[in-house]
Amino acid sequence: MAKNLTTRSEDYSKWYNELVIQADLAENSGVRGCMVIKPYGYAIWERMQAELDRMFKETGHQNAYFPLFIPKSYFSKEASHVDGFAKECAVVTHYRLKNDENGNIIVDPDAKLEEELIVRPTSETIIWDTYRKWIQSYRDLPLLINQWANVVRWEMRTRLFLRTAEFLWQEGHTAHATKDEAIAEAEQMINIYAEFVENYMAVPVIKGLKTESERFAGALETYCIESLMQDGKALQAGTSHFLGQNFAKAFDVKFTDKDGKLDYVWATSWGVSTRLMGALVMTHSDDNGLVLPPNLAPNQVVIIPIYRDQAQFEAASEVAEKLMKELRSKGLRVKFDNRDTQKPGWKFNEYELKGVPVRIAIGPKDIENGTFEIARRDTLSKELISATEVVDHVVDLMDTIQQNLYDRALTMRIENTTEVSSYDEFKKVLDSKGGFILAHWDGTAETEERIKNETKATIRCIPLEEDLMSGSCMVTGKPSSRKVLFAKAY
RNA sequence: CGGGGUGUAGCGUAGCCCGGUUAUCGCGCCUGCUUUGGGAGCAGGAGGCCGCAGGUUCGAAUCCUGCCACCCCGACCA
Repeated sequence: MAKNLTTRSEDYSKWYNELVIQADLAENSGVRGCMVIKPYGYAIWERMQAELDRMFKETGHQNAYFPLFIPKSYFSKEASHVDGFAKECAVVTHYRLKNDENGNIIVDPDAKLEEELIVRPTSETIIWDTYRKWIQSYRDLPLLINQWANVVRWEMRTRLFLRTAEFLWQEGHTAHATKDEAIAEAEQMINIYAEFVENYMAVPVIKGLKTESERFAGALETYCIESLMQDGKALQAGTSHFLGQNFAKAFDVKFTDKDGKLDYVWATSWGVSTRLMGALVMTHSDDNGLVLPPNLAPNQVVIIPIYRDQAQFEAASEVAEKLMKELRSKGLRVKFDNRDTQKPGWKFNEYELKGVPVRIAIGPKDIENGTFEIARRDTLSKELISATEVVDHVVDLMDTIQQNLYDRALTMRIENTTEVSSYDEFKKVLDSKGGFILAHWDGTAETEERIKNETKATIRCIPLEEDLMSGSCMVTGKPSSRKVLFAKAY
């Protein structure tokens, strides 16, 4: 238990790892940089999938699946993409094992592939190679497809949830007849991500554009949502890319428009990953464990019976079953933990660790008095509620807790966002307080690089909703039209 | 790939410098009784190729060599 570590301590990474393990979300698998997502962690991921998938389908997208292996040659078709992605990849070179003279299993040297296969780090290339066959006419557009999949990036340094060698994600890949329509799609998807992260995860985000150097390899524009963790470091929660005609040209995807003219299609891609789990942990958790927002929690309510003997157990169970039924009829996800193998105090701690928003205890006293003990995970407060009001009260609590978590995180972000006017001030804030820093920047990659090298802070984004206010770059003094958002990032 | 560190029971660890009875302690696990409104108490029990392979020695968890794995700090990144 991480009780002696604070959420702002320098030992945050230890706190985070311990918390993840204690809360039973995931663990290191022993396979380099890969994680095992445990059942409780996966249940949260499934909640994320369910809500995102619904939002994608409501905006006209369909799911499909493309191969895990991508021929190496596909990568060389899009020049800037190869620079960004052809480096840190797992490569399949052989297709057979055999026994050597000592009985050891070895790779059969005779089974060498003529062309190596890359384990997808992202699927743009194989998907666009497929789209060429699917698109001939404007009538085939727009093509709005999403894939739920795993991808592999051979990262040098890995970190549970935030940067694993293999991770789960969804990647949307769309094709459009016009540039404007593709840009609108990219913007729509970043808005959907923001809506999901804010309304379901209760994590406030800042929408913005990436600078050219931080942009996705092959994209003309990258939209992103950035969030601030409790330790003052930023985390990129999702990205949506306007890819222009780069991939269409690389993979020769042309269509005939209404006027009979041949043109390349316009593309977008967008994705969020199991990294969102990390954002969830690092935004809301406290030293008692995970704190889950009701809209996302696999179990929103847990009911715990308290009893001395079989008769009391049966009495508590009867009341609990009835309450569970009523709460479920209101659409809540409720669990009745009637295990006899753990004591109530043990269960209280267990569900606190797992972040269940509301806990209801039912014991002999409650049955006698017609009350329930209702405990909130976000505030750790407890109150007695009468049986006649309990259902409405718990239903209301869902919204109350959801809102409270969001407000708390937003307040934290506002308090840890600083506007600075000089580079000295910038460095001072970065060292003492951390968090987001808004400052003027001259728009050049050189200055951006210099700031990164000198302070380790990067431009997280050029905020979309920031007021335009001209000034001069804090480093070079050259003119700047707006402030941009800096932070040290995960 | 550079720099640092660690491998001892399911988990966390002591012992290693300075070699010597049956490898320490805590959590967890199993059995029994008492307990149950905030991680219970007592008693008993099971569980170890001390990362792997060589070497030195009468004797190695401990010393030497090589290898492997993992963690942390850099470069890379959702």
